[in-house]
Amino acid sequence: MSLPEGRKTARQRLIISELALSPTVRTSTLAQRFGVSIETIRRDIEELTRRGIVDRTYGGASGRQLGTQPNFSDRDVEAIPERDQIARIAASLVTRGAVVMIDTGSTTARLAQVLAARDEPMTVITNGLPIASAFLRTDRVRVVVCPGELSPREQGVYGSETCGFVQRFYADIAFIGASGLTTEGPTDVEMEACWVKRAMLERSERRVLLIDSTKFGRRHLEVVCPLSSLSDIITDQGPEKEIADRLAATNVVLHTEEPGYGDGGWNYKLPSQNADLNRE
Amino acid sequence: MSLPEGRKTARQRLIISELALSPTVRTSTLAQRFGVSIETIRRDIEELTRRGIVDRTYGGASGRQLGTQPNFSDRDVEAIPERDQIARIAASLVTRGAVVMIDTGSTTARLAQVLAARDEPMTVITNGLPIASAFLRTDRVRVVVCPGELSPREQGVYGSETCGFVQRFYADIAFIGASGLTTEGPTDVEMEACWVKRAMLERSERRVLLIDSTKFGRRHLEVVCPLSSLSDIITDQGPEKEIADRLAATNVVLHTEEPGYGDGGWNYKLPSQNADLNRE
DNA sequence: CATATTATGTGGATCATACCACAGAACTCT
DNA sequence: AGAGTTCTGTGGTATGATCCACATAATATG
Repeated sequence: MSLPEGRKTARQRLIISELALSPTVRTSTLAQRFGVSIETIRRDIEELTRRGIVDRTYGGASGRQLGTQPNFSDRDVEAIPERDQIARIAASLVTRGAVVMIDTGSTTARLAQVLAARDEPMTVITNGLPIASAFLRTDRVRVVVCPGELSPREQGVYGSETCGFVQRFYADIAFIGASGLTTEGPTDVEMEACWVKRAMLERSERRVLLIDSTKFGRRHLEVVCPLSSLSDIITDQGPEKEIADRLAATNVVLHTEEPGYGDGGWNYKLPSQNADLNRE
Repeated sequence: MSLPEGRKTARQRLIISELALSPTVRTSTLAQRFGVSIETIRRDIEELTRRGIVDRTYGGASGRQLGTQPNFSDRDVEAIPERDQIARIAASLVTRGAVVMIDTGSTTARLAQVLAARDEPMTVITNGLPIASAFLRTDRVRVVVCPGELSPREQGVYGSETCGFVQRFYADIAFIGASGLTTEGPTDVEMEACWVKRAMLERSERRVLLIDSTKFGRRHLEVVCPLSSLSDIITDQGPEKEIADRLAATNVVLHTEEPGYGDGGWNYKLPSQNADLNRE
């Protein structure tokens, strides 16, 4: 053996390259192909998963989600399952053919992915580059991009151009994000971004805030709007009593449950809030 | 609300949208989330697999070939070295602090990469998502995004919104792409895209066409503008005599080598503007 | 060379999923 | 409303996968 490369390393390399071709691989198949025991492959996959290179699945492994841009680098990866749940709930509020405004942000970007996968007729008005990009593969979705100055931090545009543009439209539903939520309302760090959010809220019938529970109680530079300006808040778990009370007093609907199927009709409530140790 | 959508259809739609978020899903997880039996989910997945929408895996399903973007990425990989050379030449025309309009397209996207790597003070006005995204990691570049309707094919926006917006500005230099070049001028397949290009040309001091040599002679739906409306054409190798003569007659500068001009294709000396940083 | 370290294989208990057939439920259509 | 079709759940069994502990092989290390 003149190979300077250990058999283990070579095997793992092959596993990775196999995943470049097919979205998933099976432990048993690999074991047979490499002529090693299943247990060995399992340990390989376990190691690669620990190193974050592949994702482990039940019978094998899958390539790591490269579908989305590795943007929002800092905190975007933090609460993925929670954000996905929020995105699913949010998507269930969107009816066929609706006009939807979507603020830029990492959570709203997940929503865009879900909506894009549905590829139903609808119109999306957005100031977020990742949101617009998510719809590049769709046929039936009409996407209107707002003008403005690009903010690398927000990965979207803002400014008076943006606000003025948004105000020319009227939407059925608006989805905004925020970096904090207090009893006064959603808060954000970026003044200009707040103005865009406000413009979207003003011009939409239904006004939905997407926010994960890690942001409860955080107060930032500026309050976007009073709680009463919202019609819905979607989050992964209920906020503390103080905020919840305030919401109840102002007719804001709080969504924390996964959507059942069918938006208008029956919401299937799940027996348990699933806790989902989903290793994928 | 009263959509004639069966539970089964709704469920399958949710499965698909779930696969937009995560590369794989598990039968058991879905069954629990939807409150149906595992067997039902298995039948859903089986059907979706038969229809070619998802791939069945051992414990569930995985998304089908989500690796590549359909339209633009295919073309984007085609003539990479040529496009990079074009992009480097183009970048050398951009002076510090300039106001630059950049049309959407795969070649102009490479230009954006080069400019973004330089990260010098300048203002970019663009209708292309990949162009805007390229500047997300820069500090000193001010990026203005045009409004308009998103075209998946062009990966950018167009429409009267876009044109009207562009016409409000005045730039030092504009870079446009095209899908063909004839003696009449650059041609393109997309009517709306042509209008945006024209608007950019009208509002810029210097008007530069980026086009690789594979597109010479191709005539498409519409002529963007006469050759004489351009001030520069940047390409990888000189066009046939007919076009070259026409260019010479109309004062259009043809760039095929890095400024400084050499022959033999080897001297890629970079100008003072130092495009050396272009590869990260 | 002996010894530590790392890699790999084996067997069995446990759990998850696949598969099949049938029955009841829900829906469709006249 | 009734008959036919489609959809869904249940139970049982077979198969495959996980996990664990330990043994053995391969490789490094002094």
